[in-house]
Amino acid sequence: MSGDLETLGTDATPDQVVCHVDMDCFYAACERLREPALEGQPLVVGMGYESEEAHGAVATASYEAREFGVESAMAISEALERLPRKVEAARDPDLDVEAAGFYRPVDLDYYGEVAADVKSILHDAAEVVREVSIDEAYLDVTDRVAWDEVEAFAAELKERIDEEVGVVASVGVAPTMSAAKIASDYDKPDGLVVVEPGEVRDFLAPLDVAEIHNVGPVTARQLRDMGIETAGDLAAADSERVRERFGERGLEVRRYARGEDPREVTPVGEPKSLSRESAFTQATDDGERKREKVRALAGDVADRAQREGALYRTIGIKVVTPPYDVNTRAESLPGPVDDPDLLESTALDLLEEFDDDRVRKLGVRVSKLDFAESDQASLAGFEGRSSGTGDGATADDSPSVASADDDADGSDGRDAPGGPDGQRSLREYE
DNA sequence: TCTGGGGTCCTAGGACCC
DNA sequence: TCTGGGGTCCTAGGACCC
Repeated sequence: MSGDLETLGTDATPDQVVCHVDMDCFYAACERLREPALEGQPLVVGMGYESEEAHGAVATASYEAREFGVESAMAISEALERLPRKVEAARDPDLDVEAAGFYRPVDLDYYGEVAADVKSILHDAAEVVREVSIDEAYLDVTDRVAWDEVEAFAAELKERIDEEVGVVASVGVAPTMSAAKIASDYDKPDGLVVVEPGEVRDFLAPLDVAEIHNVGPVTARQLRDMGIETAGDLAAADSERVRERFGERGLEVRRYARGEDPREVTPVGEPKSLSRESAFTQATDDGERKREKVRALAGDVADRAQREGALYRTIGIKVVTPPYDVNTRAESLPGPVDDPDLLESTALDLLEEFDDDRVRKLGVRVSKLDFAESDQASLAGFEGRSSGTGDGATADDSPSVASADDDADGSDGRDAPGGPDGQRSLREYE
């Protein structure tokens, strides 16, 4: 089953110059952009956080805040123990104002505006940009710059971002995506690390396995149990042994550890699912509150689907019960729809199973998305309530070619980086 | 004192079909 | 009625990433 599709290149690892650009403490950097007094101060940006409150989790901690032991994903309540708020420290004679910091709630809309400025610089610098998240992107600069010039190129890119936007990026350059990512992280903050083609494996060898892309806490622990501690150990490990224990995914990370990575930088396609979730401040078993939240979430998801022109065929919910059990339920429809009422009623039906449970968090998701052809999107948006969507199946089934050829690069057809609308991803089939 | 929110991909088992 | 095999779709959960 493996190794089917005829790979275009002969080699499993294509010949690329990949830049990975990663903003340093991006949310905190954005907050400092509009509130310069925060510069140099310990700063925590919290999700689900509101001023004066203690719930939520740390989205980003500035390096100054990290000195106090505040880490990403930590509960705000715990962060506050390590780093009290400045205002409170000023009031409380028992606290040291010097050992206190600032807390701000996440404001994604604003960060998105800043990110857009950064992204436009990136698109200016490379033909192909893969935007992985709000603060991170891969650039394929193979056709723009040779290895002996790439360091200067990256330095200039960093400088542009700093001067034109006012935030700091770390950049890693390597012949593969996975190595470039590790390189950008290697000398953070304000890092610039170039790993040339012949050096990848030696560069990776001493690193902890946990630094390899797709090795999380669980896999890292299991690898250590096997005596595999570094990327070098994993690179040298018997592939059969790795496959038996971890399956295909294990082989993939083993290849990364060896500096082998067949992925080419491509723009991200359409989303596969859309979801919204929200936590209660405190777990609740109040049925009406649960239903109310699900209705609100369903409404948000429906709005977003309409805005993005997505029809959905599967509707699901997520119910997190104490201590932290994640339950998901989903139901597929005969055909793709854009129907907010159906979305809401289906989500509420699925919720019934959890009527008696205490719930700490709820989510609503749509998947099996179908992006209507261009103008259809807005048309569908107007249909809204009318039951509509009579025909179910039909159009699908047909292999619909589409992917014809992934060569993409071969011909640099799609230049024009300017257009904000270049969404037309050829690859609608996974 | 109970961890946010938004995603992707993989696996496993069951239903169903031929 | 039983045996054998192949395939698809669906749901649920898990690991991982930012």
